[in-house]
Amino acid sequence: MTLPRETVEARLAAFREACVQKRLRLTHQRMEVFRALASSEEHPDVESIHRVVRKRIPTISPDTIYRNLKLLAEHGLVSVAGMSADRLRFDANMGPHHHFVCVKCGRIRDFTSRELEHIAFPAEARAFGAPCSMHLEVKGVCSACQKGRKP
Amino acid sequence: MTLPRETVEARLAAFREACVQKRLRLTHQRMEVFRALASSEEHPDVESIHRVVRKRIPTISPDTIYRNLKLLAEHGLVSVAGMSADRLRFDANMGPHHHFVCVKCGRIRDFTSRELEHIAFPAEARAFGAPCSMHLEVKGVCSACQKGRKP
DNA sequence: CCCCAAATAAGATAGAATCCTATTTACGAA
DNA sequence: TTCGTAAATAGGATTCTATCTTATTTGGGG
Repeated sequence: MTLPRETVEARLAAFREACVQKRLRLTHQRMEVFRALASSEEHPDVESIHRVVRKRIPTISPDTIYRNLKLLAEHGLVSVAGMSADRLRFDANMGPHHHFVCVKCGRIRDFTSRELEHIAFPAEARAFGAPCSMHLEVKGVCSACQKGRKP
Repeated sequence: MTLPRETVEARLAAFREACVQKRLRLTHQRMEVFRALASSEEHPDVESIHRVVRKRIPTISPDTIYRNLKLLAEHGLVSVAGMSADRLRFDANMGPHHHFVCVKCGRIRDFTSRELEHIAFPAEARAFGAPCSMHLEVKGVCSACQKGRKP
């Protein structure tokens, strides 16, 4: 909640415009959900957003938060942090490696890269604390999905 | 399930040894859970592992899968793919950026980096399909948690 | 071979995310 | 401005993932 007001206002203005362009109705609830998200730098979950928005719209339901965030994500107006968080996924490969995540079928493939092996922790990251590991996440469409195969 | 047999065997041998060292009992169920994970390159979820292990141990319960994977993750013998998958988290920052994730409190901070801006999609990633975006995930302990503050 | 803490099975439970349906609302068109 | 309609919402029901509870079983040291 410590974002510069101008940043938030800019995001809100862009959001209004994008909604009009994409024929998404500018409902009171939708605006407030986006405002709550755009005002935060904490990558909030639905419950946090609900708590904030409820101050302005006491009767808003969690389902409305979910529905709008999902819709906005589909339209590229917000994003979901991290990989598919629908369920836990595990990995027996404990060595350093990177991930290719298919945005269609959700498959995750490991890869290693000589070029990336020697990258140091960025100074911008060290500013937040003590980094201990680092990996790249490449999103895209896997070969199988490109060919139209079902997952 | 297309991993070289030698890779799987090596992982199983290392696993046995690690369990003995760490005084973790080598139960039938634990071995089969790890074998299923070590034989896969799909970053499987609990249901997939359960399906596989059930062929050998028909009465095994999902809880045993969860319990063992959690235990093994705590001992660094397996890892959880992606960020905390306990709930969905959203982001209004649609520009390219990277993440610093605190492994203690789970807070996610955005950052951008001049050095990383010009990195191309690694060839090893392009081998899997068509990449469309890329971001770095730095894990570590944030300043607040280092100072012992509660999340 | 015995013992007991650790591990398991199976059902109960908690909680996140989605679904269902009656009601309300945004907004284009008259 | 008013009207009509498809879209959106509220609230409860439902589904599904993950964890907890408890009685029973078991690995492995002594």
